[in-house]
Amino acid sequence: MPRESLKARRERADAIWDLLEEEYPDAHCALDHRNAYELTVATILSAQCTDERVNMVTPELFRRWPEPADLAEARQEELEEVVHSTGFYRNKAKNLIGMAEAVMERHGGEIPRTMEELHALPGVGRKTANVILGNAFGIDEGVVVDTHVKRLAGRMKLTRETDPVKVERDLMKVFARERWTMLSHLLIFHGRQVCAARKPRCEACVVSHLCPSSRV
DNA sequence: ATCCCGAGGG
DNA sequence: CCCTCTGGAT
Repeated sequence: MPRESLKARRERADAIWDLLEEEYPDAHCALDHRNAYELTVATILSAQCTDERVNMVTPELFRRWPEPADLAEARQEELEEVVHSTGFYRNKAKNLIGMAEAVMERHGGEIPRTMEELHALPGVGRKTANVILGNAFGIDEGVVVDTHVKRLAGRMKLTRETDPVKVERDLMKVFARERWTMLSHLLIFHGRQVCAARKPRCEACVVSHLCPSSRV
């Protein structure tokens, strides 16, 4: 099977973009948040957990620890109880406190706005940093590659890679920068509603004719 | 048994 | 590259 050229892949990506944007005009970040601090907390909690579950625990978390200064002083055991249902609760509680401490010590209590500074915070990897930059600060620094984006990019053959960093590189090659943040939202919405992990509904998919994995 | 807006450590 | 951390939904 001949490898699709970059030009052909970009054109197919553009067509996919147009149809998904039309299908999900109000695709957005589904993690409830009012500011960069809240989004940072919510995104750290979102690892291997549904956003719906995260949104169940964050209201109490934000009520008890409204700002980085409060979270930096939190007792880990109390925080563990609040975030317990999101899974990985010991790591997440420890990282949240460590993140808040670092934000206080290194950034005067403000969530930083660069990939390098964000990535240096405990519990903040490239994916989480991209979420914060794109959704709290409006900076298209990269593409958020979560489990949905990875699965859909693979099925649509927009990449042959499985490592999230390499998947992101490939997506950055075929989509224009100003689309990077919204691209993740579109793929995540589509992944939830149509291109599900276990039972993809190809018959209901608006881009099935552009998808090499489609069975219809 | 598999999946969910992963990160850190070896 | 691999492994571990974890609960809840389906």
